[in-house]
Amino acid sequence: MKAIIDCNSFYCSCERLFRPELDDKPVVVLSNNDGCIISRSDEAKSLGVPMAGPYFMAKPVIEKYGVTTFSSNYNLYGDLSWRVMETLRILLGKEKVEVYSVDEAFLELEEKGEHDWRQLGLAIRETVELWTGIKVSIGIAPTKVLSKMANHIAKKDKAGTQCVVVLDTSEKITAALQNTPVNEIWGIGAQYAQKLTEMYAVFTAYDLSLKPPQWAQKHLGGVVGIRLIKELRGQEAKQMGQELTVKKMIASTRMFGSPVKKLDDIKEAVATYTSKAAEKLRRQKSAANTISVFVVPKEQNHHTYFRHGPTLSGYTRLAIATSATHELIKPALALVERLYDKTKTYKKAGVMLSGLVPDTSIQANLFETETHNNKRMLMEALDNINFAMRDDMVKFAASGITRNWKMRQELRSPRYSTRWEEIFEVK
DNA sequence: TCTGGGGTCCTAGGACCC
DNA sequence: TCTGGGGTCCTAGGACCC
Repeated sequence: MKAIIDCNSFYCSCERLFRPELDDKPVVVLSNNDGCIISRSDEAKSLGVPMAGPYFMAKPVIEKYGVTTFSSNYNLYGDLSWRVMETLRILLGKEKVEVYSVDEAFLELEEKGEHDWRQLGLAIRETVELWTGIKVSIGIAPTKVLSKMANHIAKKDKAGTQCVVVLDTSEKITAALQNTPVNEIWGIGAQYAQKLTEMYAVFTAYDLSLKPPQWAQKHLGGVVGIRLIKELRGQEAKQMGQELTVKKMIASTRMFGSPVKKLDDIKEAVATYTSKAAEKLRRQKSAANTISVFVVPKEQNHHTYFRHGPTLSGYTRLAIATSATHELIKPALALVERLYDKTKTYKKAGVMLSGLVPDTSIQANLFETETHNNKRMLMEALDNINFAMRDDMVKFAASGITRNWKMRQELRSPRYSTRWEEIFEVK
């Protein structure tokens, strides 16, 4: 059996942990730049605050009901996420836990002997809450897709299910499939949901589970759709993966705090994003052979629905894969020059590193030229300082010091658990 | 008159996820 | 006035080879 364990309103729960007076009160957490709402407590949901909606549109409701609002504090969430995952690894064994996202993990549950899956689920839920203070919901079923469905049902009726739902008989599975609309299936997004209901009269997960593989091959994204239908039928098609620690692509992208017009400001931003991306690259001991840069101009005429303006992008293939910041900044800035149009105003830019290969300069440095070795040592020193001090104590001049483009983050809570200066105080 | 076909590699782009 | 920031996988189709 498979289980998915999912933290309830994770970012809001993290904030509440240090502000217990907010339990039972409506809370929301905003995305970077205080742009969108990315986490809502149940109380905020029932006030009608929409998920992923822009903050400024929800503001009237938020102010009317006194919803407590936080900018995102990733230092805090990352640390608490680690504690939850570590708890699961201690309970079930390291190799049984597949971390799926910051607030979710799949578990492989032992099949041997008699099992009361519900009791097991409740026990895991209680231990995680006791050890970390974070409430979780658990879905247990024969496949990943069905366990996600079970989890979804648990979250919809927290009191009735005690946040644990088990689908372990074909009767329970069929009932769950019949009660799940296609748009709520894991793996069906807005595009497919619309196509399924409007063109093929497929309304529930049950309807979808009856479709033959040839149909899925044609209309549901090929093998992806075939696997999805198999999983709905209880046949495993998505194996427990190894942890994806080594990334195949690394990106660093941001909206600007306010629209930017000057080439120099964009170059500063892109240099900063490149440094960030290169740092992630070195952390996983990779080097990149391709760097791409994109900029997004501000949309001229704003219609009812929000759309990004056309993204302008370009890439450079490097002769030799590298992880050295200065070797990546140079081509990145050349790309900015190429993409820049002085008649436009920009609201976003980003850097992506791809074509990642193991960084051979690590093992091979016995044979490296001295200059190459120096480069390596420079990068290591820089990473160590920045890791110890945080927030880019040392950076390349190209990253600038004015930072006209920097994001807004006005409502961030203290980094209680990762900074001594901001540690929670009991008076 | 009649002009192959199969394999591989790469890239752009579309769909999805949280 | 103000709408996030990461990632993954897959497919189609072009380029190239023999």
